Amino acid sequence: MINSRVAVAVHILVLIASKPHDDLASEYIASSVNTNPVVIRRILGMMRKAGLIRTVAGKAGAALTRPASAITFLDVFQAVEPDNSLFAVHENPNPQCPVGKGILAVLEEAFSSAQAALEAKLSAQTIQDTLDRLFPER
Amino acid sequence: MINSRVAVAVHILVLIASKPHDDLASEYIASSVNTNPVVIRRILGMMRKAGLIRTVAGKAGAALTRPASAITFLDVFQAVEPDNSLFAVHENPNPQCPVGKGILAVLEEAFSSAQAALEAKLSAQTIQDTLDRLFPER
DNA sequence: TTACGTTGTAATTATAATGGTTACAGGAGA
DNA sequence: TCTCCTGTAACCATTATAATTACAACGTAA
Repeated sequence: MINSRVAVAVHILVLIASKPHDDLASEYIASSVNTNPVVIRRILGMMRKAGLIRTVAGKAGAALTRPASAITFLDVFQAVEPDNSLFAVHENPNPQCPVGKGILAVLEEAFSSAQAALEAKLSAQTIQDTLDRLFPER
Repeated sequence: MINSRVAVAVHILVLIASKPHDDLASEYIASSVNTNPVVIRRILGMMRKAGLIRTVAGKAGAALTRPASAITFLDVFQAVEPDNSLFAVHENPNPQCPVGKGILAVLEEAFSSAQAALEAKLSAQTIQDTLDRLFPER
């Protein structure tokens, strides 16, 4: 199972996008997510490095670097998930065995096409979509 | 990252389907995969419980319960991956917060549509396809 | 029947990822 | 200055994974 950082990161971005004021401290975000402020700051750091948000050290508040409609779940996924392969494969299958010799290449091709399908769906979901579903009345 | 059991399980099924020997012992499979025989027997057990293969205690060899063209990567994935949710979500977001209150429902919907896309691709790949790519000359 | 090889499975260990926590240096702003 | 905040290192507990040892139960050949 993929870790909950993706879910938490989306939660954070939705909070940032839905708050007009700039006083969104990690402590407040943590109380909404129900975790520790350091966990939040860690994920904020990953998203900052990925260029999704801007923060100022010492100053509460984070801002999106682009419209919520231009931040996709795939952007978030890649920001908080360092692995670029979704499926692990076993190391060093036996090259003396005809199956062992070629299996990894075939597996990697199959897995990457499946991963591409997942990523296509993730890139079709934006933070703005999430906001709209959360608050349809607005 | 998803564990390597899926990759190993496909490797095993391809070995069975390609029948290099009549009596495919876990020891032999392990030498092709490059791991321990118990790891192989554990995965064989999961696939047996999922109805993909048949084995006899005490007797070397495993057999597919249906044609290799009727066993998909999704069947394998579900056999060796007990979680039915691909993405984890954080537990107990704050219901007092408007975002915390509704975020999980929205996230789960988004994640499950992405997972469905992945599974659709996985179900379009069979063990026979893998065999054909591995040995195109046959 | 016995002997031997094999499966099925429990138990143990090592390693790594994850998430929670404490601690603290340093920035921002009143 | 004083206070709140961020960024980050360090540490811990929990869990998943994979490797490994051990052994009871089973199948087959003799």
